[in-house]
Amino acid sequence: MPKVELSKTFEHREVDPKWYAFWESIGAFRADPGSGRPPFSMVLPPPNVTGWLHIGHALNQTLPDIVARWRRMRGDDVLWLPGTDHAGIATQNVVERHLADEGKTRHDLGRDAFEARVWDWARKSKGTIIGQMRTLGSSVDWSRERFTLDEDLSRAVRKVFVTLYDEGLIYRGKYIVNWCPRCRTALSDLEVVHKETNGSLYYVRYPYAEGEGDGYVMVATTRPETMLGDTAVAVHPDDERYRAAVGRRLRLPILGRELPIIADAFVEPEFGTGAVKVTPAHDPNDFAMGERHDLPQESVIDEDGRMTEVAGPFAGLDRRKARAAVVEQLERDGALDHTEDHRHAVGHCQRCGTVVEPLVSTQWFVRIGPLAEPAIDAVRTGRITFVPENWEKTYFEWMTNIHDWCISRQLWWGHRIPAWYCDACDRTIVAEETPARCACGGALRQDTDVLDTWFSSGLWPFSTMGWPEPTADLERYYPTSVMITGLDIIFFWVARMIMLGLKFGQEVPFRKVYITSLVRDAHGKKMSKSKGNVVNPLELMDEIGADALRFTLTALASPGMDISLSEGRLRGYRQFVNKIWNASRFVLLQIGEVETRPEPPARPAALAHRWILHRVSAMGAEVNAALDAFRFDVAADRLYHFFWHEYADWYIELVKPYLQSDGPDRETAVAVLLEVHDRTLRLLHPIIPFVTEEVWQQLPRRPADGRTADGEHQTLTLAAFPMGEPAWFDEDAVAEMAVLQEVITAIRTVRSEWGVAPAKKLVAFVEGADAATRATLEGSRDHLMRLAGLERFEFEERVARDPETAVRVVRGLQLHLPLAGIVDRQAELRRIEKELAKVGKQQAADEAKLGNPKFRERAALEIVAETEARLRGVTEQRQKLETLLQELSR
RNA sequence: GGGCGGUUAGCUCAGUUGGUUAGAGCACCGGCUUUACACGCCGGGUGUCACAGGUUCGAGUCCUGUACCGCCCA
Repeated sequence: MPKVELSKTFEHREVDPKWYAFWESIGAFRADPGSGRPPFSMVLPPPNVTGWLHIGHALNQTLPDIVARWRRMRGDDVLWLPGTDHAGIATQNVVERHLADEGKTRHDLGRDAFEARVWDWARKSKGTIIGQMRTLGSSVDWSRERFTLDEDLSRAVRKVFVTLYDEGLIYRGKYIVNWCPRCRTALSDLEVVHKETNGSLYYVRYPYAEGEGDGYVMVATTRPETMLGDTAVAVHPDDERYRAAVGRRLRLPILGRELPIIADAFVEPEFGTGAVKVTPAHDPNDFAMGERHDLPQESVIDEDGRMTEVAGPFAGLDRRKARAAVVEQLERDGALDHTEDHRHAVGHCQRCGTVVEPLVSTQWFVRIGPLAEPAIDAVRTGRITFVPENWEKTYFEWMTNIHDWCISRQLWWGHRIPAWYCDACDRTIVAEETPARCACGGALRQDTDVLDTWFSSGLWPFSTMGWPEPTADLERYYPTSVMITGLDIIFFWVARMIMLGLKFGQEVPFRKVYITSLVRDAHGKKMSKSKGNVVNPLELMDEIGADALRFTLTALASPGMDISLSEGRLRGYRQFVNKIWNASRFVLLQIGEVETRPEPPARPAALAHRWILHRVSAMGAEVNAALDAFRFDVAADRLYHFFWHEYADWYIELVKPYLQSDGPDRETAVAVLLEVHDRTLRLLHPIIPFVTEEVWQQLPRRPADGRTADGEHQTLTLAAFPMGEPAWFDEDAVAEMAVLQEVITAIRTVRSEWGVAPAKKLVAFVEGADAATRATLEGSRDHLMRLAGLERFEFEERVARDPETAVRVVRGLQLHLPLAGIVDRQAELRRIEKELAKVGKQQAADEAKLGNPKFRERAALEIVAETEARLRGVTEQRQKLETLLQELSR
């Protein structure tokens, strides 16, 4: 008798939290460097402390959790290291938005008070995230949790900065950068998102400066307001139209400044008029051109997006208003020729959506070339492999076209740049520790900027393990075994980890990168707050349980494909979890007083036992292979099918009579049932840890199963993961079982088609069974009769043809089911004809194939043999159906 | 503009290296209180594998092109 009342449905709300707390309390997830077991390590992509985890995080934690739990059960010493990322600009923006609700800006608070406020937010957010991870079941080692702003991680950041600076790989300079006027900070190229936007192309006449009124050059521009900062007009050197113009001078409309006409191969002759204005201070391409031609830079837009004094009459105007004003003025002056509609990509701030303004400012950069080269090499030589493989191409593409990385941000939240400036002697000091004063004795002030968040995230795989100290963790767990993360941060994060890992960790940061896909809504649409289709994982888990969500995400995670979170799938897999629960209830209710899980007999006699032992063993091999290949979806799919449609639908039904009997049959049945159930729970546990642990804890176990190191507790989380069991290999059982299943199904189909009441017992006569088939069916006679609802089951040499009998041909044997008063002979005949047509089609196809000499010549031997065998079967089937049809039609 | 991916049942998706009659979940139809489960059981199969060519004995699978959808980069 079970000790507890078992409800008919799995109550995840009560069960799930209990087991997570248990696992934590017994240290089940703690890495154990002294264990002597092979190490297996991963670091969790640290979620931002901007708020809470979304459904994409649920996927990005479920998959590594499956790996972690699987490797742990395989006996590895697993380190899965969790933590969070301070996410400089993103978090600062979130807090600023909250301040805005109070009618304040960060400047009202001042830097220190603002930072304190962000810390409060970060702490709250971290708490939320950790709670979500526990709900999801992520088996991370909380004792090693890290935050990118932790003191030791910050030390690593300073060390890396200083080292790169000393080696000349970090420099400070005045360059054009992407500037967000709302965030008032520089951004890296990656933080700018390009959006197709409807704009206009303005055609403006720039008159020649020499010789009054003797013509003009027409330039086309999408940003007329920046013309105020023009310092040249450029044409392509091979452009015949302008050959004579190169070297002459133009007069800039409105401001009247003189501009040279230069020739530069960068200009596209096909664009606009083939002549473009050059604004080095407000366009990255023009900036480069300006460098090549030594052009002056005229900054006409400031850091707030307003026109500067240089813009003359437009000074102080917002850049949007300035555009309209400039266009108006050009029209008045007759300088605007015409405008055209024009669609083009406009850069927006990734975090706040503001149109990015390229402008010239003094920033810190990482010279990326020397870091990129070894990082490209690491992937090229296979020291790091991508799964799916084709992401390598994307990686190479970006890495070979990479630009220097702007790492300074004009934010208050993040790692302060470890550079100090001396006002007295103009010296710059870069150091890990805060210097007291300058060598010249002058006072120092630290750079007010902070570092790009990804600069610290890039160190995550080793900074979290204590680098630069030579810690035991670093020694043992770096490089990590695999990195599982989303495709959206391949460049932001994965690439930078590889570069910095190679540089400072002396080794690749991970050996494999599994790229997860995007989770979309039920109709394949990207989730977004504005669309209102965002799925909150906590709400979803409250509704259907963490296991159901995990199983759904896993089953849908086919490599390289986005996941549409379909409601039907979610519901279906919740029902699967419930099915596991109920099958387990059945086992618990049937086994009686068993303290220890017994050993099943080596070779049980009954077909059902032989078959299920073979199948569960095969599942072990299959699931291991699938997980090894990161085919989480395959593992989930196979387990689903096995559990429901083999184990529950057939084995449990077959085993019921044994369980109701007494003596050795029952003993064997209990032993096999428990063994198979136990193994199946183990196989399922990495994907659905909660329901499996709940059930496993109630089942009888062996003393050594899943023991904690201190021997105090047993947990499925630490139980050995099943592999294939060669001793249980039994292909005969599979073949015999297939015969049994087909015969039973055929009889059930007849019953269903003729509407035979479930309680009504039928008689079945079998004609034409060969010896082997007969032996199989004879051996399972009781099962057959019970599951097909028969009162008699007889083998006959020849069964009398009776018009009121339903007949089916299965596996070369005829099944006769007398159904006097029920069956309609004509309908039966039509059915046989239909089947005959189908079989005939197959027969014709196979005959055509085998009749083709080229097929025999070129197809693989086993394919030919297979086809021949199939043709024999189909031909036999057809003959039998034909004979039957004739006999019945008489 | 360059690159990548997709198009298979009403919906969401599998389909490994080409080789039976293309599968699963959900939905659907018919029948069931068979005491583990109605979140269930039994039975049913829904298709011009986007389109057009090609390679091959054989193509959902490989090649070329077209259309549409999506993503990334510029």
